[in-house]
Amino acid sequence: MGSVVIVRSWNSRAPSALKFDIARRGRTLATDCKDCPLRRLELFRDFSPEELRFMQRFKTGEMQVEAGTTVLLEGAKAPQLYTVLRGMGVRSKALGSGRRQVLNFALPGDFLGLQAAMMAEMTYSVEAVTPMRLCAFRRSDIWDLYKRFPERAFDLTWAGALEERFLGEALTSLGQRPARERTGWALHTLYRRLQALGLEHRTEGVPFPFRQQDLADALGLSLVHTNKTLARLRAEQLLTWEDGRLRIPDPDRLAEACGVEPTEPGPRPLI
Amino acid sequence: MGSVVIVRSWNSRAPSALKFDIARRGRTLATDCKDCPLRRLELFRDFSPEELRFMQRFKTGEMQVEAGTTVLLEGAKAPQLYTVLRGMGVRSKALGSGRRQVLNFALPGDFLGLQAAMMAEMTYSVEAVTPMRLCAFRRSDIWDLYKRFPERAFDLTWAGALEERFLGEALTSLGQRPARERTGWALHTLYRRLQALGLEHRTEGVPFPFRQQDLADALGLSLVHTNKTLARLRAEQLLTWEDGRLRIPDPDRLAEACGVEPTEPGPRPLI
DNA sequence: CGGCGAGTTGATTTTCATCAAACACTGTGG
DNA sequence: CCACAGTGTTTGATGAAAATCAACTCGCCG
Repeated sequence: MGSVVIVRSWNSRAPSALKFDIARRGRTLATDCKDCPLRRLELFRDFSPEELRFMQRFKTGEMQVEAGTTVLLEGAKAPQLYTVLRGMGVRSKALGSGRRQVLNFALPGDFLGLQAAMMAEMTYSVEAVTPMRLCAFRRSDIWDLYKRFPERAFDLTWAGALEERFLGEALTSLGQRPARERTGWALHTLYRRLQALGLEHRTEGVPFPFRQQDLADALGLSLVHTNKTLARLRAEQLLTWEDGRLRIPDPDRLAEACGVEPTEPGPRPLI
Repeated sequence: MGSVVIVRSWNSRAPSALKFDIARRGRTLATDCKDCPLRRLELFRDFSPEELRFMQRFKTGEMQVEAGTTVLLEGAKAPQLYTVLRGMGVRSKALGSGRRQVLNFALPGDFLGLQAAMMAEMTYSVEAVTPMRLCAFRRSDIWDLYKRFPERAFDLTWAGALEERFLGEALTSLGQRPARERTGWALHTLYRRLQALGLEHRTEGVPFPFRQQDLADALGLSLVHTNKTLARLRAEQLLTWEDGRLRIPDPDRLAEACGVEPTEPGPRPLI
């Protein structure tokens, strides 16, 4: 390890990608685990020095991808697993009909590819929505990790359980809540996550680079209805979302108004 | 270990529970892991003799519960974890409004309580719908398992990944498919699972002890609409569901008619 | 300038929820 | 034996929520 690989986008989201890419191509030094900016966040559990050394060896490199890149593809066997260092993306499942379901948003600190590590293939795709920097691991090293570092194996299971918990909440929102509450729940939850990552600006809210279509696909609502629901929440002064930034002046009030039960993030392991 | 504990129902599903319970109370011999009927199924991966010995020690006993019993409670710290040996149940989340979302159905071979093992508490409940027999483990032994038996730790993570995958599919169904397809998807999936467990009778289909309300809560549909949708699928000769049995004469045709992508179960670990 | 992607808004149609009233079946007690 | 209450299923009538269709805006880029 020690170098960064740049991957070019294949889709239309970043039309001017090529030029930019070529300009930057080359091998840059990857960040050392001990300097990882994520580790400093309170959100994440502390590493022991020993764990740190192990992870450093486990890490095979870093990957920089542009907006629009498919990081992991549904149905494919991924040889690499990733932890998000910077940037955001969406995890989604495509249907034959051309529709898609956004299962979750991929934020810094998220581990990508647990399914690929366990079963043969991924059952959903991960696509970058902004440029992303990913910390890469070899899938085949996972077994070694289980044998030699049970603490880290435990953390992997934890990550899986956390995802299971989130999906359970999402399912409950889609199944039982009307559009307004559903939308409020999603934005509240994302806001809290971004806040915990230290991305909140005092007056400007948090960066929120998604399209309304992404949110609509996450909530199981049509684009038009999502738009009107957002307008309603805005009229209620609960939030604003413009120019790629989400502002929620009073998250507790939004939670209250949308019947979201509070669920503090608590320290979680970083992988 | 070696004895069975009988737990009494507290809710109204089994009005005559008390009498029955007292008659049966007492300590019966628990089944030995090596005689576990589930192990014989092709669905599950084989155990090595060593694994078998370990699991035998890990197991702390068996629990027999009646229909209506809450096996694990949302929000509570569960000191015990379980594998379902016999019987069925539902995993569900309750909302303040009195509504609930059924996240999944608990069938033989399912591991219950992964969340409790990892985080502090369960985020959903598990309730028995029929009498159930559960294989019990001590939560506090989990860490020992990670240190001493990485194979089994890996299997635990696998179980989490499988659940994640299922929830992703469920979310996609609720978010993107209309009532008819959603219903067809759910019944098709459950039929396949029950089939793999060897519960299919040649002409009588599979046992299906749930109420329409359970299915409605799983699909995010009203009871009435679920009923009408079932009537439609029945009129299309795709399935019948009566007297607690589900029959799907041609599962492939149902899958085709409801746009379900095929997903074979494949060997999975038993915990 | 024209074209494209993303957001916005109004009109119309469809799906699904709610309300209401039966029916079938079971166990219970008079 | 029959009335009854309770639970689960079924069906029809009505209304609300959300999808679809269509048009228009705005900013951006070639």
